[in-house]
Amino acid sequence: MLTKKAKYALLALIYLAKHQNDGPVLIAQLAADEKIPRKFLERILLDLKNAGILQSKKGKGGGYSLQESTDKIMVGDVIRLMDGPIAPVPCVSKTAYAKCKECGDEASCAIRVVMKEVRDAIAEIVDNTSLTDMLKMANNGKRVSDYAI
Amino acid sequence: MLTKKAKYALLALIYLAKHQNDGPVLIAQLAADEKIPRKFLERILLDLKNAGILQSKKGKGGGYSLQESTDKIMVGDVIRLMDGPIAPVPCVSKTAYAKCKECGDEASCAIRVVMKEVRDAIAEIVDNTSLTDMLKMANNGKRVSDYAI
DNA sequence: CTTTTACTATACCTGTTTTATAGAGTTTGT
DNA sequence: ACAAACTCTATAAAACAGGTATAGTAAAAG
Repeated sequence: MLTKKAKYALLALIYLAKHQNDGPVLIAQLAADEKIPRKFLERILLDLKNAGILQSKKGKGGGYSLQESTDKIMVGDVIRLMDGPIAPVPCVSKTAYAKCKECGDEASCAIRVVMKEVRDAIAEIVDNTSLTDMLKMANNGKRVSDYAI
Repeated sequence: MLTKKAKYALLALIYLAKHQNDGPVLIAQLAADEKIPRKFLERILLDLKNAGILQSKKGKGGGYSLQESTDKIMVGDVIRLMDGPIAPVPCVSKTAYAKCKECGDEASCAIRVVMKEVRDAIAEIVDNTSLTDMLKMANNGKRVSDYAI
């Protein structure tokens, strides 16, 4: 399940992408327009900044703006940053592997095989969808150009 | 993330499938062999029984056994029963749809488009993988016969 | 027909994570 | 100096995961 944190992060990124030409965006403005609790949003934006996705400017006339180009910002990276690994079980995670104690032998664990397929299917989508893609979807209501499988 | 409840349920089902010819299996035996906390397992087996997946027999010589054939028992059904809907956001769930308040207009919500793809990708796998398939995987360490896409 | 075996049902508990909020601190522009 | 605006730490309510306790029901053995 996608947490609200990740959802807010994606909403914020879409918002910032749409306002790229307006200079830095205020946290207060973003919070009000997207109806995100302000203090919670501060935390999220800070995390995105520390990950190098956003940049900020302090003081009067400050605010947040994108640091990377919209086609470099991947949905998968944002979700991992906010919610942690995508894999449904740790033993199939590529970015945060950990052995599952429940399944004795990994090689013969059927759950692991199925969950690996699930992980790969999710990653295939979220790691090939950029903020650029999402902007197009917001206009069309559907995916425009498919990614290559 | 798959909870331990769902994981235990799948382990129990695989165990029961392997012991189909041995008559009813005791909760105690299953708990010991699969290293699942007994009281927790009782709850899980009861849920599976109430869903029509298992059957039970009380008294001496009693225990649990499969009610449905192994190719009718789908991984997706077990996960939904234990963990709830598969969809990462409620507004793309087929079995438990609910509107997301965060995204104003569903038609132009890019998050929704991506998460729908994710939901469908997950469902495609778990709703086409049966207990029979998992038993084969436990022998081979990988999927044997692919499902049709 | 009583005892033992074994599943059934409900309620409770405890630690962690999620979803925030409060408030002091720091930087910057004018 | 002053105010705008981001930064950082601490705190907390609510939900959830994972597990425990207790009492009850049904069936078979003897």
